[in-house]
Amino acid sequence: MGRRLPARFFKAPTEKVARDLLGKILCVRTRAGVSRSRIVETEAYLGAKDQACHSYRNRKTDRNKAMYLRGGHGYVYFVYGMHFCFNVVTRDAGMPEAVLIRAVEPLDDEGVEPMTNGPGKLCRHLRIDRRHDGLSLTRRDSPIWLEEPKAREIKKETIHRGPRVGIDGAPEAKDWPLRFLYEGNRYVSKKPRPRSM
DNA sequence: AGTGAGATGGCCT
DNA sequence: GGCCATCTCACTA
Repeated sequence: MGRRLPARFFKAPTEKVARDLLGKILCVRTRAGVSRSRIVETEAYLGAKDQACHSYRNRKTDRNKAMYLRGGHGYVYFVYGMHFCFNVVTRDAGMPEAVLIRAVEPLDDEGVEPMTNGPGKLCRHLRIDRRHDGLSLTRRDSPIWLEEPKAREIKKETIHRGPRVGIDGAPEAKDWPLRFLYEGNRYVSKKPRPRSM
């Protein structure tokens, strides 16, 4: 097993956590065993001041209350009637900021067509759903946690930073460069699907 | 390549 | 009632 990320990691400023999560290993335990995948795309959501964030102006509802937990918890919500999105809560309790995990590269399944290149698709593939909302990611017995990569899982890739996806309804925040990804990585979201031959 | 709509349901004012 | 931190397919050209 790699070394688990400690609670301290998630308390840092959210933009830093979003960038530093690139290359870290997302681990999910199911009946079948533990699946490990490498994070290749994230977005930061900055709480009260961020119009695109569910906790804009400190809004707190039953849906988003997990965002108010201490950094190192999971926040999972349901969108568009059919998809779940997985986020990592950051900062201290009462500061409702989080990082959306948008894409991962499976380490168990190498060479398989990308099925984890988008926030909804990766939740479906990894079987993440509302049962995981509010879960601690740092407790020993948690079914989801994060690890440092092992030596052979470390790759040198270029980080691209740009505006977030799908938030046109938030004009004042839509251009904030809070999306981080590995440039050219084949598991990053929103790539054109394979051309016919 | 770019645009648009449908699926589908819970959340929020 | 309208809006969504999505995804896929059909259509234009």
